[in-house]
Order: sequence, then C-alpha cells, then structure tokens
Amino acid sequence: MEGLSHSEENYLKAIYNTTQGEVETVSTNELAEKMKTKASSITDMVKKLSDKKLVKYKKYKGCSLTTEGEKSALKVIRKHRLWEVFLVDKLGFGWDEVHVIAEQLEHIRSVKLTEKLDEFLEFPKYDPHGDPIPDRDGNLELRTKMVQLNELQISDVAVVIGVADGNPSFLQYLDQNKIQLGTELIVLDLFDFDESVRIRLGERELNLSKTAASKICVERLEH
Amino acid sequence: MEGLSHSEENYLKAIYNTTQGEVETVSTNELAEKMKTKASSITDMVKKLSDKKLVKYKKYKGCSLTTEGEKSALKVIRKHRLWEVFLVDKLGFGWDEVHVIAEQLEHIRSVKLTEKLDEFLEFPKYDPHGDPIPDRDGNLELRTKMVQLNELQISDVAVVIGVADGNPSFLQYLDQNKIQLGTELIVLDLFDFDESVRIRLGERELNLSKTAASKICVERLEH
DNA sequence: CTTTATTTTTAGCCTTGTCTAAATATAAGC
DNA sequence: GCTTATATTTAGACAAGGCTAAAAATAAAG
Repeated sequence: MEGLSHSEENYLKAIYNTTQGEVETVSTNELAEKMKTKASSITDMVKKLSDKKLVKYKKYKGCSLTTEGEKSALKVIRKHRLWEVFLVDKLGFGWDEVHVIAEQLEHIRSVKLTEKLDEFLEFPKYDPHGDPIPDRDGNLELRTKMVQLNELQISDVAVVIGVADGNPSFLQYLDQNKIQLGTELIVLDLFDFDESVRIRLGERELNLSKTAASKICVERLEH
Repeated sequence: MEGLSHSEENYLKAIYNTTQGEVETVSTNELAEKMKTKASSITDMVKKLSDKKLVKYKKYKGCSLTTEGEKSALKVIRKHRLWEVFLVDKLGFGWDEVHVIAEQLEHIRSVKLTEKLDEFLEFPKYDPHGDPIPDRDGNLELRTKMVQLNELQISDVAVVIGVADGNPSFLQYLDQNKIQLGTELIVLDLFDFDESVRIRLGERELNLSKTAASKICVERLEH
C-alpha cells in the first residue's frame, strides 16, 4: 500500500511493454533480456510482485499484469512520457536524448507534481515519439489508424505519427533524413527482393530498408 | 569516480548544511538527529565517505567535508535549488511545498539536464526561499548584507530576502501574514521582556515573536 | 583523580535487489 | 517415448543501508 520501489516500477513497466500487442504473457528469459538482468532476478521479483497481486505468475509459465499491476505500470508510463514532453518542448532536448533521463524522472513520487506538469505542458496527448500519454486514471487512447510504413502500398500518402523503436541511433538516423513526427510522405516503390521502400518527402526521395520502414509508424491520408 | 548514491549525496548535503556558519565539524549525534537516523548509521557512512576522500573524519571527533566533498555537496544543492525555482515559478507550487519534491529531483543524474534547466529558468540566482544557487562550478555567492529581522533597531527599514527555516508550517505562517521575499518593512518597536518585534508592512502592523523574527532574513535599506 | 554519564563505535542482524551455480521442469529430436 | 537441450527455479552469497544492543572512548562531576 505504501508505494513501489524504483525496481518494482521498472519491472511492471517492462512487463507492460512486452505484453502489449497480441502476446498474453512474458517468459522469464525474455524479460531478463529486455531488462538486461539475469533470469534468477526476474523470478525473485516476479514472485514478490505476485505476492502483492500486481502480476499473475505460474511457475515455468511466464507472467502478466493484473488489473492493479497495469494501473501501476500506466502511472509510471504517464510520468515518463510527460517528462519526455517537458524535456523536448521546454528544455530543447532532442528526441534521441530524453529516454534515459525520463527513466529517472518517472520515479519521482508526487501526484500533484504530475498533474501540475501535465497542466504546464497543456495536457499533451502524445510524447515526442508519438506514444500516447495515459490520463490520470490510466486510460490510454489506442492508435487504431496507425500502421507501419512497410505495410503501405505504392502511391499511398501518409504522415509519420510515431516510431516503434526509441533507440538513439535509429532516432538520429531519422533526424539525418529529416523525418520527424508530422512528416508527410508518398510511397513511390516497393522492392520485393529486400522488402525495402522508396518514398518521397516533399522534394526529396529516399530509400528505406525494411528494418527502418517497419519502425516508422504512419497514418494513411486520403488522396 | 562513478557517481554517488542518493544516500551518499544526502549525507554530504547534511554535513555541508550543518558545517556552514562558524562550526568546523559536525558530531555524529548531531548529524544523526538532523538526518533522522541512528548514530551507528552515521558512523558507517562517514567512514565510507572518508575512504572516498569526500569527508575528513577522526574517530570520536566528528567530521567535515573535504574540498572534493564540498564540490559534490554543492552540485546537489545547485540541482535542489534550481528544481525549487522550477516548481514555484513554472508549475505554481507554493514555497512551502517544494522542498520534499526537490529532495527527490536533486538526485537526477544529468549534467545537461541541470544546465538546460538553469537556462530555461533564466539563470536564477536565488531559490524561492532566498538561498543562493551555486553556479556550475560550485561557486556560491555569499549574502554579506543579510541579517536576521530580530537584529534590527527601531525605525530601521528593511526588505525580506530569505528565510532561515524551510519548515512548511513556518512558511505557511508567513503566507498568512503576507510576508514574502521582497516584502518591505519598518521596525516600530522592540520589546525587551520577550524580545518580540513590532513591524509595519505597508498599511499593516504586526507583532513577531523572537522565534519568528530570527527566521526571517532581511537586508537593511537606506532611509 | 576516580566514578558516573554521555557519545561514539563496533558487532551482528535484517531487507532489498542482485548474481552464480546447481537442480529441476519443460521442450525438441530422433 | 526416451534422451538431449533449453528454460526456469532454487539455494546460497554479496553489497548497500539501516537498525539494535553491547562495548569502548570521552566528558562531566564529585
């Protein structure tokens, strides 16, 4: 009842992030890899969180969040994303720099601080990477119209609304190619042999590997 | 070389705060009281910080900071005070609410964040309680002209520039009496029997106990 | 200059979160 | 369906930080 430790919050967040999508449960090893720790540490903590009714856990069967656990995870994610907005919009950080700092700031305990920050930022709906910010009750708007760039057809018109990978090197690659949230593009060509994509961005034309294209999230526009 | 733990930073800060002024060293018990912990914990940590060359320590003789330790303490204090300015000036917190939150924020590790925050706040020189903010190199402007309100003479004119106590109940007392940084006042009377002070603030007149007056820091004005 | 009172330190234990190594389940191969 | 291979859990250790209780040093008092 007394608030979670940084470590506990990090586990909940990691479980949330890996069970989002179609997957139901995360395996111990998968979680260990994502969290850059050892399987035995995962087992220990998952047991502990299971005792606290924050995760569902069956030995050898992986784990997932309870409703309560998901609520806690979303509170942390809310703070993380609000701080990212602050860092980019107010302090002028690049979107490739903010994740590491927000991982510290997300653990600051003060409901009032979170709400005042939200207000100061004028209630943003998305963070600098296009991820939706949960509201204070943990409700998260689903981005139903979002697809990966590599799923588009030739001559489709779309706008970049998110990235599926927060890795600084990927974000810097996008910076170098002047691709950011809000960038509009047209699909010129799809190459079967390596599944790469050719797109036009205003005047420029650009080839994107399947890897890159699959990490760029877009919304189709009428044309 | 790898950065200090939250706990280590808190000890350095506490040692700094209690050795400022005329005192040379802090005793183990005094530190234990200020940090609301036990003497044995102090001994352990002080030993550890002594090994790291951050504090000077002789058994049974108390401790003080080395030059290096003071530098570290001032870095933490810089962050604490900058965040307090942020919370009050940007988020609209009251000066009585920010200390607890800043105690968490002061441990965030990112030099770039601190410098960007400083810039965003337009390089403030004082925090919301009138305490000077060290620059990035740990230099601290000394407030040479600052005196306690109870040290003034009758008919002295002065302006409030700080508080010697960050306790929320004291700060709320000042709020209720509309005393804030920048408030100008004249000393009307000094009462020997209880050392209380009568002052005028604009139209209002007010009696202050010695306790209250001694916690209000002012600068004398010409008159 | 002893004796008592107070501080400070030490020793040992506890919790959190991590790790390694060993043991045990589950999954895969034939 | 038995036998490797892989995944997971357990057991035991460790470091950080804190606590209690006992021991030792210093300070105070007669």
